[in-house]
Amino acid sequence: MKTTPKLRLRPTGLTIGFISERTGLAPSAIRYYEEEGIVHPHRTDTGQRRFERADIRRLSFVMISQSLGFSIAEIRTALDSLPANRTPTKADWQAISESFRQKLDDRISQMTKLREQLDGCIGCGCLSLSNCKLYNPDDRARTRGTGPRYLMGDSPSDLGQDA
Amino acid sequence: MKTTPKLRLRPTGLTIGFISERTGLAPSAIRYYEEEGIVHPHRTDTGQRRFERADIRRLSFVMISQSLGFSIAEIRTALDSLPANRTPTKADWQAISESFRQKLDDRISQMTKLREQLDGCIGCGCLSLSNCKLYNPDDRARTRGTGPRYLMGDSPSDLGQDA
DNA sequence: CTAATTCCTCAAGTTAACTTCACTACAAGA
DNA sequence: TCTTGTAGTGAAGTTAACTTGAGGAATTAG
Repeated sequence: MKTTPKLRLRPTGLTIGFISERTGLAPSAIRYYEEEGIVHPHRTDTGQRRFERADIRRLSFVMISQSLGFSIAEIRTALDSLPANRTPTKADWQAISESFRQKLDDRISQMTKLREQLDGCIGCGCLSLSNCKLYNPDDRARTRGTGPRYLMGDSPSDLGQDA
Repeated sequence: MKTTPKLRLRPTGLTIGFISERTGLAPSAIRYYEEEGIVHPHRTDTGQRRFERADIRRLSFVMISQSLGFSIAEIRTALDSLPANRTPTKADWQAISESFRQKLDDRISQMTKLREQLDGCIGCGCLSLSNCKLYNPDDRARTRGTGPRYLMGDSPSDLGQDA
């Protein structure tokens, strides 16, 4: 507490290098996140970025969320719910956490459902699309009106025997 | 059973257009899958692709697997375990299914674990990387020896108060 | 036999999430 | 002050999984 440990932490704010060390993110990634609106560092009069301590938390949240499978867009949306005028409190973060937890629950149960049908559906004949529960009903069902599609092969009455 | 319903199904094999209709995949996607070694149609003397009925099943498997989050590379690897000399049997498919089911189980339990720690870790101070269980320990832990990283912000004794 | 389809190939474009590069500009310290 | 070391910018490259487009050949319908 004499003069200062490293200027990079001092009056103006935290440098990108410091943030990079603390989060493990490459400076290029951090700049990218700024472009994506995930962090909003201010600039010195000479144009260098200066971050706040709270940005470390933001960026850590990004890393964690990504490892949970969320996209940058989703993460930005979540972060946008944090207050802009004051440093987010524990309660602010918990609200985000709760929302993500909900989404995760949904994904997990969705995956679980699909997994449970995997055996039966792949193992069996699984002839018609409309019967195949594994075929995601939302994604691409009835994309065209070309007639019935048969997932997993062989329609019942197409050509008698297999080719 | 007179002359033929559609030439595209007849002697030489199934055309890409037919496969496209049946699976819902764009021809461009099917060609891409060929490049990626997921299907191996033979060619007519004039160079057109001819598929087998079993390819519909292969491609359906690809679609299902993708919706479960598997990459083309993983899917190709799985499909490579199918016999090349004969049409895969139900048992062949079940073996693949079993292996994918296992991987899914792993992913689900991993996600579940992370989700359970989400609340606590984001909500709390979660100061040091080494204490933060949410921070994927395999991915990027100790990338540099630059000293301890602090996830989710503020290290205990860095600068007294918040910036 | 024509005309309309369908198919082929190859190159380039697309989105996400970044990295790498080339150059320039500031900042920190001996 | 002079020299590193960091920063900054903008453009282009990277991987995955495809799509789009250009230009040409086969097939199928009438």
